[in-house]
Amino acid sequence: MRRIDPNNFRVATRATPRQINRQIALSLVRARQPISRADLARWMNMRRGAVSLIVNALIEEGIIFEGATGETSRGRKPKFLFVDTRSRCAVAVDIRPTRTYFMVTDLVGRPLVGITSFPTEREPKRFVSELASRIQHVLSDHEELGECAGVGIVVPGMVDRSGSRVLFAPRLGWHDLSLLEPLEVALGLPVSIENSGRACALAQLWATRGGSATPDDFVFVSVSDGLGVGVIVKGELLRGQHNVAGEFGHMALSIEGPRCACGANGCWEAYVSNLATLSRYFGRDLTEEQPRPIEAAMLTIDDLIALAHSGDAKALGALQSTARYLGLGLASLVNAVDPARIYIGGEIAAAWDLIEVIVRTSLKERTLRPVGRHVEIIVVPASDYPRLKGAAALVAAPSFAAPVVA
Amino acid sequence: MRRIDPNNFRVATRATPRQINRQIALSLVRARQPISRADLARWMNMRRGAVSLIVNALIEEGIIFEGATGETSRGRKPKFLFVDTRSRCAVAVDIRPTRTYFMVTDLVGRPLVGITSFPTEREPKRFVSELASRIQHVLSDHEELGECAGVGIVVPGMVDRSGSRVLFAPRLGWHDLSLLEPLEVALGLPVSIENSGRACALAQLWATRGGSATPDDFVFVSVSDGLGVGVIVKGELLRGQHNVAGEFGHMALSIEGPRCACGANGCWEAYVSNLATLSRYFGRDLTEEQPRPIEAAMLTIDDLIALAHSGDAKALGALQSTARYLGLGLASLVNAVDPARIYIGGEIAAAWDLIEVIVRTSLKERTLRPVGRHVEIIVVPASDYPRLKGAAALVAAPSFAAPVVA
DNA sequence: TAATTTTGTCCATATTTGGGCCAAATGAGA
DNA sequence: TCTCATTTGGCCCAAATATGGACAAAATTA
Repeated sequence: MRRIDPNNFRVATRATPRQINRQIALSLVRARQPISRADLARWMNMRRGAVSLIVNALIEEGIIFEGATGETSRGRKPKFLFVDTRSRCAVAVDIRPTRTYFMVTDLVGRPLVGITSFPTEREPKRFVSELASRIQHVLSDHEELGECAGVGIVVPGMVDRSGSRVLFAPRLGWHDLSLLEPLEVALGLPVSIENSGRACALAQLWATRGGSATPDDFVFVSVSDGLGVGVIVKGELLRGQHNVAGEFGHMALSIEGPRCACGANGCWEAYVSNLATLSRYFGRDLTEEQPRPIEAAMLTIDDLIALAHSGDAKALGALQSTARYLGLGLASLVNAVDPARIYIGGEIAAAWDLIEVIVRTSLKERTLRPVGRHVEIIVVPASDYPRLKGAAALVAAPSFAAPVVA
Repeated sequence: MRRIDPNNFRVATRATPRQINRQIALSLVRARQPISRADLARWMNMRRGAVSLIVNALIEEGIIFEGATGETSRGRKPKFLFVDTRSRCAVAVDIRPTRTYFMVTDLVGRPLVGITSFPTEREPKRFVSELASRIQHVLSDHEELGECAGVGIVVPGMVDRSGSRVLFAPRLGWHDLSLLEPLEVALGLPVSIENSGRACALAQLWATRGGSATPDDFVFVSVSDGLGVGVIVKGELLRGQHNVAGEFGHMALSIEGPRCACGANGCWEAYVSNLATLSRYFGRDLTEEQPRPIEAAMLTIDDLIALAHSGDAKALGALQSTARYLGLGLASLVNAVDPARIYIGGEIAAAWDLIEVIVRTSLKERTLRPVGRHVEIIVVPASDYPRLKGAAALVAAPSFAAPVVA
């Protein structure tokens, strides 16, 4: 039950039904490939003739293609349809405080060449030229991948509404930095930029698994240097007025709590970020130390998790405290957006076996009855590289998105 | 950029453009009435012919009607179009812990007869029969109001996804109560039920003011016995998986804070509800006392606000503490959903002159830079009866809502 | 009185879906 | 081996809708 904005609407034209059904057919081919025209028609409750018209137009445009012949028990064999992943590719880039990772994927987000990385150069101009040159090298080294449809970039910070400027990326020291335009000029390719936590949510939204369908309402919580949260509402990323919605990391857990990098006190992030966990391990507030605390350089969160796995009680205790605060914060999040599922990513995913019970217990402790206590929690391991998949989704997803009407 | 759910989509038919444009035209007539066919065509960027077809169909259906002739500087005078508010009405009901209020409105939410109220009977069967009988009396007493299109009801509690059951209304003592079906049977009219805080948001969303347009992303915070929050995202109420999204009242402000009625500690609601303010005034936790604390029976929040206005330092101090916590909680809310505007309702609206500065200061204190610090705050006085208007919107809004496509 | 402007209606046209029909391909059964 | 049923995919026509232009009616202005 959406209100039509009297100042911002789109009237339907004769071409609108075709646009709508075209996107539905394309989405179905994407989700259920390989699929025949006849099957598509059955899924869509349309005549085969109408579907054929759409499909042939999509083939004409090079969006999908006809592949192998399928099998049926009787009758003429179907010609299978696929989303075209041969002639086009996308570049996914994950900018992190210390290193920048990138890979080339096809248009449904499957990696085509392995992940490459290089140290993140913080000086914007030099960073842009280095990234552009590396991308161009990979693309020219692999001309068999076909034309590059675009570059998707995720950053640990806020991005403005147009997606062209990085408003604030504290760990990179970037303030109101125009990143899109110089990169597009340097690369000659369309570029999309998004916050990394939200991109993780996008990666899950657009993931094409076989059986289990992704729900339309879920959240992704990425526990890492910071705390990134992406909220999906009705199959769409929650953006808000300035494209900064979803910053649950800076929701209060205790207004008198420890100081957070954002300047406020007791943000959720200040309790559960990797640095918070390490601080707890060392019994000292590492966030105060600039630019980087010595301990964090010597012992990473991955090391701490390994220690906990090998029986180190202090490391386990630090993680369990984090788990408790993670669960308590998740409860506020669940009360606020009532998601069908919670994805948890970041380095802490590797410690899930150690913290799951605590997270679930403290989540239930604060979750409103009578619902919301059975939220599904899915852990996304780092080996799934959710941020890079999110970056890839930035490029590929728009062509599969629903048209805007009314 | 919405994903099309491969398991739940709607294909467009030949009739789809007409459905879409019909709803747009209807929304425009609603928002800009009185308006002529030619003006409508200009707003919609369509030919007058096509608009005439739609308009005449709407007139045929009795949804809109042709009223007075308008004025132009030259040329033929237009026939103005209006949403039909003569032949149909709606009943809006606001169930509160102590009293239940109701009124009859037209289909754009304007009151037609004054507000009536009666003590809320907590025994469900008796409540249903009393409410039904009172509604039937009013409708039969005012047959000139025309046919009743439905009854909208708001309750201080959670409602299930189908809108038929009250899952939990603590202050009424209602648990998993089927309310819709018995009322529809007793009344012979369609009934809609919604949480009151969210209904307040709906009331603002569907309000038809002259000039100032309501944004598509905003929140309504109703500070009353409890703390009701309604979140509007892209012109639509945030509902979540179980229809309980938006319970920011039970987001933590301090996990070690005072006990909340929900069982958890330090919920925002426990800091800013009317009872919390009164507790602060009396220097004693009134929430613990059951069924009702003596002080709250003797001094209402309205009395406290009057005292503060007349210079009572203790009352003012209690309100100012509430203001501070209200602002701090709003900051979490702003960080989470990045709204364009915040509406604040409830009894505390009457004290806005005393608390505005503190609310704004503490809101800024925790709001992430660089955006979100200029959120517009609009206070909705009780005299606007936002809950009743929300109840009316439950009946009227569906016929103006955008069609679901793709 | 004539010209101009504005509103609302009407008609032919292009686009798109839906239904029906047909050819091709393939396996099952006589 | 031949026939028939089944399935896929393509083609044509009818129905529905927006588009574009023409036109009458109504009112003001020169």
